[in-house]
Amino acid sequence: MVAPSSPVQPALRVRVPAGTTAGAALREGGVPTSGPAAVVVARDAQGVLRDLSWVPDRDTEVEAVAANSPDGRSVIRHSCAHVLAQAVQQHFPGTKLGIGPPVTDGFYYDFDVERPFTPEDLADLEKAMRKIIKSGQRFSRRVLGSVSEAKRELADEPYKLELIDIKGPGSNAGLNPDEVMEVGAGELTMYDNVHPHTGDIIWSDLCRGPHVPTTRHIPAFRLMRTAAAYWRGNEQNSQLQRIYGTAWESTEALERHLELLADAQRRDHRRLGAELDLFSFPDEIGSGLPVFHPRGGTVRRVMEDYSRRRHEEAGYEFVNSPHITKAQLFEMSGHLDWYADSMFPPMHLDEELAQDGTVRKPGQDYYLKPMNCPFHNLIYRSRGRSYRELPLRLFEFGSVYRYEKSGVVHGLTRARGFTQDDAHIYCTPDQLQGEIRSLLTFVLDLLRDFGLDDFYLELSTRNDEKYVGSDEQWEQATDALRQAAEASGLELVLDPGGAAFYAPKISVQAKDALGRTWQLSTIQVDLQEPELFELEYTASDGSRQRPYMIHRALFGSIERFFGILTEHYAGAFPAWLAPVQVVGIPIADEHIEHLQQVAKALRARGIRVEVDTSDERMQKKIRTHTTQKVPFLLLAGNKDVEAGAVSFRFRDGSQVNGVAVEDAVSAITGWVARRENRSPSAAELPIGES
RNA sequence: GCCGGCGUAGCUCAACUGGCAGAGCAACCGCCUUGUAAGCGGUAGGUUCGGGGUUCGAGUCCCCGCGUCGGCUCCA
Repeated sequence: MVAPSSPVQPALRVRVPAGTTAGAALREGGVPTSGPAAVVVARDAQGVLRDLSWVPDRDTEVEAVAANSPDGRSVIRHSCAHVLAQAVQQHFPGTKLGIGPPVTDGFYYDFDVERPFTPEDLADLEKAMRKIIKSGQRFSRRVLGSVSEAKRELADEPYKLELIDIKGPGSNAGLNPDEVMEVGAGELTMYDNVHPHTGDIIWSDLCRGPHVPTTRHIPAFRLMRTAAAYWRGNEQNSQLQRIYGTAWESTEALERHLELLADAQRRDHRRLGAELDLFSFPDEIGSGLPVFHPRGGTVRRVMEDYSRRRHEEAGYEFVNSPHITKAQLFEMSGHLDWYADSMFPPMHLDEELAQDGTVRKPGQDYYLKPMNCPFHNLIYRSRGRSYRELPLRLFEFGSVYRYEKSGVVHGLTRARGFTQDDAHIYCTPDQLQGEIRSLLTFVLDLLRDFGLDDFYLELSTRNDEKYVGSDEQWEQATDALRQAAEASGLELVLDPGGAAFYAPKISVQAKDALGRTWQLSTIQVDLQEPELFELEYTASDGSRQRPYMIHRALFGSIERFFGILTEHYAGAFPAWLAPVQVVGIPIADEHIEHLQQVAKALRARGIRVEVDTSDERMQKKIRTHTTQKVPFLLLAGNKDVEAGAVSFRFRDGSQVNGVAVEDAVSAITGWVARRENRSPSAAELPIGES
C-alpha cells in the first residue's frame, strides 16, 4: 500500500538557542503548527527525532518534521498507539502491555488481556480514544535514573520488564529497533500522559519516543481489526491480543487511505473470481485447491500458450513429469529432510500382510510432489550428457502440492495445489553468468508483456541455520546472482538469510496498479542438487564434469500470477487475455443476423466473440457485459445494418458509432494481435486504420 | 498450527430476547421489439456447512468437525 501523495514541503531548519525548546524555536521560525503540515517533532543535527519540548543544552540547528511526512505520520501513529493503550487499560483494568509500534499505514499495540477483544470492544475503545484525544493530554518525557528504578516503576508490566532485561547494558540484542519502540539506546525513558490543566499524570508507558506534543495532534485515526500475535514473534511464546489501527495527518488523508483499502477489496481476486465466473474453491475438494471455470480456463490457457511460445523461442525444451513419486526421490534431493512438514503425508502402498497380521512385504511411501526439480534431474541423467548440449533448458508446467498450514491458505495466491511454470537450466561454469543475465532479461520482458513494468530485485542469501553445501559453493552461487542483478540496472534489495536450504535466489518484485508489491519470478543457482543426483557431462577434453543448475519460475505459479493479474487489472483483463473479447448486442431481434455475420468474421480470425440473443433489453445487455468487463461491445440497429456497420461501446462507456464492419474487424484483431494491455476506448482505438 | 470473527437459495443479505425461514439479483416461463449501465409479470429454488447435545420447540444456545475471513507463525 502506498501513502496517499502529499505535497513535499522543503524541510524548514531553524536555530535553537540553548535552553529553548525546539518547538518554541520552530514556532518562532514560522513553521505551521496546525493543519496537515503541522510540525509534530523536530530532527536534530544528528538526524535524531526529538520531541518539540526537547531543550538542547547548547545552540543547535533542528529541522521541522511535518505531520504529513513519512516520519511525521509514524510519530502520530505511535502516539495514537499510546492513546489506544491508555483506553484499553482504562476499559480493561489489569491488562498488561506488550509493544505498540507504528507500522506501514498504521500502528498496533499488543495486550495480554483477560478475554480477546470483540468488534464491540473496538467501537467502545474508539470512543474512549476520541475522548482522550479531545482532552488534550500532554506527552511528557521523563528519563529514568536506573534500570532498577525502571523495574520498580514497571513492576506490574511483565512484558516491559522483559524488554528492559533483554536490552541489557548498551545493547539491543534480539530486538528489532523498528518494532520495539519501548527501549532506545543509552537511556530508559517513560512517557507520561499529563492532564493539560491539573498537570496530573493520567497514564504512563515505557517508551523511547518521540511523541506529538499533545493528544490533540492526532488529527484522524481508526481502529481497524483485532488479531492474535505471539509475544516477540515467537510461536513458543504466549499469544497476545493485537489491535491494529491507522492514523493520519488529516481526515482527508484517512479517507483516502480507507478508499484505497475499499478499492483493494473490490479488486480482490477471490471476489472477482466468483463475479466473473473464473474459478472457485469447492468445499468438497478441499482447502486451497481451485477449479478453473471455462472463463478462467480461457485466460489461463492464453497465458500458458503465450508463455510456451516465448519459451520455445528462447531455446527451452518441454518435459513432463508425474504428480506423485516414491519417497526415495525426495530423500535423494533432501526435501524430505527439510520440508517433510509442508508436504502432504505419504500414501503407503503395496504392503502385504501375512495371515497372522505380520508384515510380509514392507510396501512403499509415495508422496505428492512439492517441487519439480528432482524429476528434471532424472531426465538429465537418463543418459550421458555432452558439453555440446549445454545449456540444457528443461521446462514444464508442473503441478505441485504443498501442505500449507490451514491459517495461511489464501485464494489463488497461497494454494495447496498449483502449477509452476518451472524450468531447470543445466550449464557449464563458464555459461553460468551469461545464462543468468539473459534469463533475467527474458523474465522481465515476459512480465512486461503482461502489463507489469515496475520492478525491483531482491537477493536472498544463505540462512546460516538452514543450509547444505560448502561456504565456497554458496559464495560462488551468490556472487553469480549478485553480478547479474547489478548488471540489470534495477534496484537491488538484500534479504539476508532468506534463501532456501539448497540455493540463494534473486526474486523479481513487481508493483501492481495499486502500488502493492508481489514476489513473482525467482532465479536460484543450485550447486547442491547436481551433487546429490551426481549429474555429469563430458567436457571437450573427455573429462567428467558437474554441471551448474539454475532453478527458475517466472510467473511463480500460474494460479498466483492469475490472481495478481486479476487484481492488477481489477478484472478488466487486456483484450488479448479477456475470456470473452467481444459481445454483439442487437438493438432488436431483426439485427441478430447481421451481428452473427460480424461474429463469424471475428471468430474466423481467432477472436472470442458471443452474440447476446437473449430476451433482455439492449440497455440491460450493455450493463451485463460491462459489469462482466468485456472489452468490446458491438451494437447494431437499423442504421448500422443499412450501412453495413457496427457501433462500438467500450468498458469506460465511450462509443464509436457506424464503423464499417471490415474496419471494426481489423481494429479489434489488430488490438488483440498487438497484445495491447490498455483498456480499449473510443480515444484509444484507431478505427479505420489497419 | 495458534487466536478471534463468520457460514441461511447459485450470488448479496434479512429473520427482536429460542416460537410458521424471507427479499433483491441470477435461473426458468411468458409478455414487451427496443439506439448505449437494470422494461413488466409469473414459476421454481432450502436437511439454515456437517455431526452430536440442551429444550415442548434450535438458523438462533453448547460441544466436535469442515470451510472461510483477519492476523500471528510459516511460505522450498
